Amino acid sequence: MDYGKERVVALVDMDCFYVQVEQRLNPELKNKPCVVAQYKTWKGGGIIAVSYEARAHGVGRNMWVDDAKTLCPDLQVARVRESHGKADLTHYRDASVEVIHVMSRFAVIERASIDEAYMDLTSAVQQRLKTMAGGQIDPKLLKTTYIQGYPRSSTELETSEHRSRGLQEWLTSLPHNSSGDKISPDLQLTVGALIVEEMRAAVEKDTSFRCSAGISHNKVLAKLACGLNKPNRQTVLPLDSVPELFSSLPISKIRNLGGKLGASITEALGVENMGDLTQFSKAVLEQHFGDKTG
DNA sequence: AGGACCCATAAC
DNA sequence: GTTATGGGT
Repeated sequence: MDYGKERVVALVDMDCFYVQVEQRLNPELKNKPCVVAQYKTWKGGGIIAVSYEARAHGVGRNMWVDDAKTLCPDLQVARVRESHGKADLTHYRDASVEVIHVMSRFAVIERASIDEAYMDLTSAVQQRLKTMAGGQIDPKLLKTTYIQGYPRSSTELETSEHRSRGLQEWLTSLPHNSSGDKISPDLQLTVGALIVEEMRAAVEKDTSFRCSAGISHNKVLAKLACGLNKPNRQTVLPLDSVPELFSSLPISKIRNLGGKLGASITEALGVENMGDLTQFSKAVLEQHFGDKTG
């Protein structure tokens, strides 16, 4: 009876947020390999955010600036403000509030961190569906949307052409929204994606900040989906595409399973990926890992 | 020489 | 209830 498909949930994640905040403040940093670092004294300071241009050179978080400069000699470095000898993130918190205010025009927001927010779009989707005649959706309204698992046939590498073909195939396979019928979960996700496209456009217009998003039926899947196409893109993860995605997905990629719990699962059950893990019953998982965790 | 901070859950 | 621990940004 469609258990697990009742809600439409999105996770929005700002792309290299601290970098974007510094780039808005100093436009010369835009479109350049750029990092935000704190504490200058030790090896040039620790990197806490990395632009995608810098990532292409192999620069990552938790690197020292001195090490990153050998990978990327023309790296631009913005510094976190310091007050009383400590890193002061007030600046980024204020920017976060700006973003939350824009997003709150579209749905109730659950702030998950300084640069991430979850939202339950279920009721917003229902409302939108009422105002939509026929239920046909123009792919031009989903310019930055990927449908995970589509197109179903091709295995070619990821291209923008590949994206739009997958979207086309998805949209044409959607059932029509005739009144009286139960609305399909897939259509609900698609309308959710429509709303998130609008929300992300508003965030960029009003704050200049870009972000990525995942749209699915729960928080874990939305978070997973968000990471599939970054930056500045959004991904719909339909439940039917989950088994294939899970079949080769390391357990550590799932939120909250990146640490000791994930390692204990691998050890206790002898499984490496999520596809294998889903073969175990809830009773078995509870027996191993306790009531709540199981 | 990762630290500061936030959140959820477990343990007491 | 408070504290401790783990996971994450």
